[in-house]
Amino acid sequence: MEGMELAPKVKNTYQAVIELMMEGADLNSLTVAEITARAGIGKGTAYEYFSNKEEMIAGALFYEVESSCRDLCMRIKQQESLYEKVNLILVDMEKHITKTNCFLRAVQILMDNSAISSKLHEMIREKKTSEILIMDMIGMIIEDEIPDSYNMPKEKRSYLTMMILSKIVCFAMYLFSVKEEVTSDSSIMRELICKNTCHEIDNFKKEE
Amino acid sequence: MEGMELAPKVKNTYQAVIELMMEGADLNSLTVAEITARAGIGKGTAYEYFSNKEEMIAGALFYEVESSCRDLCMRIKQQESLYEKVNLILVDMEKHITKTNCFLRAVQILMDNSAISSKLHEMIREKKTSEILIMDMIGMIIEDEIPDSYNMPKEKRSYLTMMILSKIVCFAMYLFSVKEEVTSDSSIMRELICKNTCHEIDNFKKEE
Amino acid sequence: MEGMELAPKVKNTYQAVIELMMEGADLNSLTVAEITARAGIGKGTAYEYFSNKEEMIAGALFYEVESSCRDLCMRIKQQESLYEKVNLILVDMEKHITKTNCFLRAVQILMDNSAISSKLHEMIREKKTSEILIMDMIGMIIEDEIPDSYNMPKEKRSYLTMMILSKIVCFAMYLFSVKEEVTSDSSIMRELICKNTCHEIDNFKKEE
Amino acid sequence: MEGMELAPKVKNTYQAVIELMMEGADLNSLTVAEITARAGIGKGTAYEYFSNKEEMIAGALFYEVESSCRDLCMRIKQQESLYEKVNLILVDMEKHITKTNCFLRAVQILMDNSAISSKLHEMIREKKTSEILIMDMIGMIIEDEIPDSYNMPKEKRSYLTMMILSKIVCFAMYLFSVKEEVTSDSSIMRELICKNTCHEIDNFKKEE
DNA sequence: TATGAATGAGAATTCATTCAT
DNA sequence: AATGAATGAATTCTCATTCAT
Repeated sequence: MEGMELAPKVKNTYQAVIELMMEGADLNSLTVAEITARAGIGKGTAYEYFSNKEEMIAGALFYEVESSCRDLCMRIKQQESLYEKVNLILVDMEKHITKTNCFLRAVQILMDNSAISSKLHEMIREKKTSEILIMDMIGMIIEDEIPDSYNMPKEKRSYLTMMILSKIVCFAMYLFSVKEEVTSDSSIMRELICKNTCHEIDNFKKEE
Repeated sequence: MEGMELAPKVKNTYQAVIELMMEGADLNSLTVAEITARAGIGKGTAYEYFSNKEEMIAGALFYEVESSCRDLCMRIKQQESLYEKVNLILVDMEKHITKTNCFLRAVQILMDNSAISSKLHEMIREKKTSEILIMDMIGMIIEDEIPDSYNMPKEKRSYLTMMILSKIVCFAMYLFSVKEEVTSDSSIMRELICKNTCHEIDNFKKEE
Repeated sequence: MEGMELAPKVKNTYQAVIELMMEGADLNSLTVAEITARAGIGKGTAYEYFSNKEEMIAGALFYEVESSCRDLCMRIKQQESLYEKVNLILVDMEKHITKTNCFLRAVQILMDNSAISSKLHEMIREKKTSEILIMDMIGMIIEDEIPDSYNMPKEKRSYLTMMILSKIVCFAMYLFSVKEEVTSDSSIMRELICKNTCHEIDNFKKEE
Repeated sequence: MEGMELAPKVKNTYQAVIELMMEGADLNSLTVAEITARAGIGKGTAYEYFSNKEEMIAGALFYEVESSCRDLCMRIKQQESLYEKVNLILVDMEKHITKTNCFLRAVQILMDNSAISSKLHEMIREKKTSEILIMDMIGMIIEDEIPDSYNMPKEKRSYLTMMILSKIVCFAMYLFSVKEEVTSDSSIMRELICKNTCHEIDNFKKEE
């Protein structure tokens, strides 16, 4: 059952990983000792629930991204326009900087060749979720704008997806790069991105 | 001096790192023993030229990206249109998948919190190069299209830079994701990205 | 009381140890988790009956060897000749390869310095049984052949005992070494050993 | 080359294992920390010469037994009678209680199912030495007494080998069992065993 | 200058034992 | 009485770095 709750120790472990990550820890150098100390459980206990360190970290990342995405998807479905949808994603990222970071880290990890990466790929494969649900979410948005998008040539669909993804990554990178500057007003950037996404989709439709 | 040649042992070390990375090694788990063995030098010798492992890896990444960028910049200056410029970047990425990987890895490393990351950030700061020159290159392209762009509001400049960067990242991610599919024809994707970049810049100019 | 039955959980535990040993497990690396899982009882339950792991393993070994020996002793008493007695022991070892193994393992454990060894020695001391009853059995056989053997010089008695024990060990080692060869016919070996034991005892008597 | 010297750190490690064993340590519970501390080398250093703990312990055992056997074999060849040969073996065992223990432990380890056992078996297989040379030595002794013994039926040869081995094991066990008693005079036992071995060989020859 | 043998701090993982239920 | 989740001490092994040659 989807709604099945995580065992409390598992939840604590995931939380610990996310917290440590938010405090600036490098996921690749996280130690089991650190994680379990933060989770408030014994080192041995973690091994009752996970079979190795990679499973703890990849699991935390997967769980966090998956549940944020699930939640975000619901809310996107209630938005009318493309602009509002994209805006919702960006606002959400900004509000939950934690999640933003998680998302960025997950993308990052998916592209390096670490042991955590293998584990995460494996989880995605097993759960038959397309890469961390994000792609599903984008696919859904595209379908709303361009009905019948599933019959487009593969390359074109691919382009649209990548285009929207790149906007999101772009905003995430922006947030990441201005993290320390208190003065910056991200609303201008957000607006530019949303408007621009709509333009691109329009252009695309016109050309077809 | 810019043209100063690298000491041969340093060059070997950098090359070794790049080769190992290309063969699929995770940069975070590379060992000094592996690097020096591949470089054909003694473990102790490496410490005559570098003060720690991070310096070897970050140095290799920095050097590789910097020299590819320098080369690419020259060639971009000779292109007339924005379309051609963007296309040149993408073609280059595809041709030198090595460099693409280096670029992706560098971006990636810049965003995690590993020791290598700190070193790389430090190098960028010291050399006063904006993030691995890529940003400089993009800045140059923008200036060509929108003269006087240096006087635009910070947020707008930022947007344009991010927008172009996101296109490049987008293509890199695309290449990465189709790496194994032999059949895929990337020229369609490349064309779409180039055309689209031009559109966006046009729209931006119109709105001003 | 001798006839007192073992508590069922104790019996299960002993059986589990013996089974695992027969399946090729190294007694020194057996874990409590393995033993209790096989015994079908909870890990905590085992500690209601034993005070530590060594007690479980040494106990199993002791119990198994003791009960086989007790049984064997009865049957030896009914044999007339020395030849038949020795033959009975060897035939029994071969029939119950399990017990042979137990016997060999017990001898083995008695001679290493592991924690299990200490425990087993302690048990033997406490129960005032000479080394796992085997020695008692051999002493009995000698007494039958050489009445008054208890008054012989210690060294001579010791020699006779060791001589017979060494024949048994010799056969056990033989069985162990041909374990995998299907073709081997052990009856020749058995016959040789029995005949030879009789010879030796005869010689000994003549010399006195 | 047979005479090739062991690297000094390897020698120290072997010596450390043997010393610890002689001081009563259980080979299965020896730790790398203990071994290297005793050997006077760093923990990491051991791993430059051995690939795991088992290799250290099995190697020590193998080396010790092999070199004692080699030495003993030379001296046996110079003895005239069977009695003297067997006596030499027993005297040697008693004089070098270390070696006796090594021999017993090696036989013991060969019969349990520990990781050390596997390693030792593997070493024996690789070096193509029959089980630690002991069997070769016994074979040699038999051949001297019963020329043409190599053409005897397998079972009979097997019997003779086992018979002599069991005498040796018998004496080893005797020494082990009286270890603590100061008063005991082992010469009687030794004499009995030697005489008896000669008798058995004689009987065997007569029966043929 | 170049080397690689030596090192020990530190990491992951295991498992006997306890104790609250 | 029976349990098994929780634990942390202890173990093996790795690897960046040093330093004598």
